[in-house]
Amino acid sequence: MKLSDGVEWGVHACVLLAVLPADAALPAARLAEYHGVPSAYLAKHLQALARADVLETVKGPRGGYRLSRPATEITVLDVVEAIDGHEPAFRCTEIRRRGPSAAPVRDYRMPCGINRVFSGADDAWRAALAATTIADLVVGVVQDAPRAALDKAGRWLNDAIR
Amino acid sequence: MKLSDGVEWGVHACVLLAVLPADAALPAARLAEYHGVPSAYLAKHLQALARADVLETVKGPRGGYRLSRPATEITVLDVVEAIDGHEPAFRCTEIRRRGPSAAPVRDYRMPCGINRVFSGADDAWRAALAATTIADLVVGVVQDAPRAALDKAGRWLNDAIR
DNA sequence: GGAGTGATACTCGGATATCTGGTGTCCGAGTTTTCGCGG
DNA sequence: CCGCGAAAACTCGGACACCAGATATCCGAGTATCACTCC
Repeated sequence: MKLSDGVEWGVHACVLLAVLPADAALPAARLAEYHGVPSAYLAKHLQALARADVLETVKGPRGGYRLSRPATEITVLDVVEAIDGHEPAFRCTEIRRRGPSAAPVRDYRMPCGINRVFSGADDAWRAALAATTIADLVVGVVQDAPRAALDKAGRWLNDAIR
Repeated sequence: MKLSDGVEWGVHACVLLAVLPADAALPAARLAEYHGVPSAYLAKHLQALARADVLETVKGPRGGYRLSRPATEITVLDVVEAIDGHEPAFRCTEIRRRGPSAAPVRDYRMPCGINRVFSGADDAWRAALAATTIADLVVGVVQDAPRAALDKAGRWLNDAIR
């Protein structure tokens, strides 16, 4: 089980977009350049984020992507589900109903116990991701990142949205 | 992000093996027949479980697989990690250290904040899976499964380990 | 009848093909800007 | 100098190849069983 690399990129992109001045936007090419990732492929994931109403797009020159909501109202889970989909990691195939000891389908009232365990784990995973917002991550980055990196990032941003 | 189908099969197989009489074993072919899954492919996952010391193997006629420990001491997480590996779903590629605003590596003391969030979610997921043992699942199956299915399963088992 | 021995049948184990989904890329549709021109 | 308009440049958006890992399978290695033979 592995999470798509695009998820990591998407979260980082949202964090960067969160510190943009209001009404500014950043093109996919700039976001890719900033993070050192393939531009075209990052664009694919940004489109997914736009479809999920996490980002909104501005077309034409001076256009690009920006957050569609305040960073305090976008959770990490929102980003993950936008890119990775809403499917749970575990998909019960109801194999208990197969094989030589199966009973008629209508006799299985409760969901499979194994399914319940995995669903619970999935809920815990999602709850943990939903507890953190993009705004929280911004605070963390500002606290943890080296001063020099923050300065460089600020200058780069000013130049990018010029 | 999707969990391998083999994980589901492995858990079901362990549940069935948990109700075997002591010192009996069940071949991979029988386990596959019981669950209605491809025999050779299930065998692959059973081998992984054996390598992880969840199952032990008995070679030769009347041989097969059986639990290597009491079912109360095998958690669902043990089975999942044996088949799916110990890698966390999210692997931080440290993209914060790349791009035009990067700083020297030694300046990044703390793990990336994004990484911390996903690690926490992963821990919650694992904790939820570790909270349930195979023995617990057996109890659940006995409670939930239709009476007819349990009877059929009992007869089938007696015939299989004959 | 009992023990030894060889053959046998059955099991796991790892090495080997196939295929779906993630990875990576490209060019077309649409819009804002901007430059030029006329008033 | 100001307003209008057309061209242009820049952006997103979805459609198209490629590749790794999961899926599925097979045959060889090893061992307990069993039958047979000999004592």
